[in-house]
Amino acid sequence: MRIGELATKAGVSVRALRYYEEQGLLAAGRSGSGQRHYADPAVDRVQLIQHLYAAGLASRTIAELLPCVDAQVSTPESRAKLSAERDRIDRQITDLIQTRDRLDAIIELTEDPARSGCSIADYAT
Amino acid sequence: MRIGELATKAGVSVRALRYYEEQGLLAAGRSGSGQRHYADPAVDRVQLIQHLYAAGLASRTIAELLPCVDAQVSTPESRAKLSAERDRIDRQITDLIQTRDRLDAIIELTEDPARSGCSIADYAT
DNA sequence: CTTGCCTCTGACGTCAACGTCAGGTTCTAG
DNA sequence: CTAGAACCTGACGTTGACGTCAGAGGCAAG
Repeated sequence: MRIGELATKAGVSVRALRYYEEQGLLAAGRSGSGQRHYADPAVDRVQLIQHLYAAGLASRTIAELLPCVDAQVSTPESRAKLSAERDRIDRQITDLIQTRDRLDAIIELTEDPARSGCSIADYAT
Repeated sequence: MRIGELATKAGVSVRALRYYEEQGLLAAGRSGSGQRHYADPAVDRVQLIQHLYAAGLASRTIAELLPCVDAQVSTPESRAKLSAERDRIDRQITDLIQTRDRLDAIIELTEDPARSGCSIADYAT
């Protein structure tokens, strides 16, 4: 498939796909005229990349992790990287849960007409 | 307290605090000479702001939400905003859990010496 | 009083993940 | 064969949350 089709199937922009290639995240075959060509598994890969971006990983980090995924080689370093990022995401999840619960509490408070102190003026002196 | 102390206590930079004020997220009192002055609750507020940033909210969004928190007024719009962001965070959490589990699966695969297909060349044609 | 640290207001710099535009080529439907 | 869509390679633009630097004033200690 060509780049436009992959973009549609994966739900990203053509520009993003070229960027991924530039960052070494996604290899592409080339036709004689220089057009990029992808196989079907590329769709999943792009979505994995997107999820990793959404999890706050930078291109460089993803570029370090993907070879482990591809080769399924398990050097101590690769396992360490994977685990480290996994744990980072885990912490991020617990943080988000806290923030969500915090918001929930605030929502309950604002829904409850029983108001108790705390105005914006309390933060300055 | 002055800005440096608040920065230390809240674990952010002085620049960040000035930025928050600029964005209307954090009010500050002023001494005669123009120096910013904060009360103790500002520490918590800064940390709340940080958590909201970490949850992917933009300054403008936070600026829209904080008045609801402060005033604890509950107009239909404010409740809608709060709930919308809460739900966004909720979706983000489930996405992150998926990504984490995905990473876990990958880690298991790389730890398991039983290798099964799928090389980097599979993505290009 | 002066030394050194803190603070002030601009204002420009940064970085990442693309968006967008220019100018040209390639593919495909009719 | 031709129009129009899709693709190519640069290369500059954008956005948000600050970093950083310049130049000047404020504040507690010795």
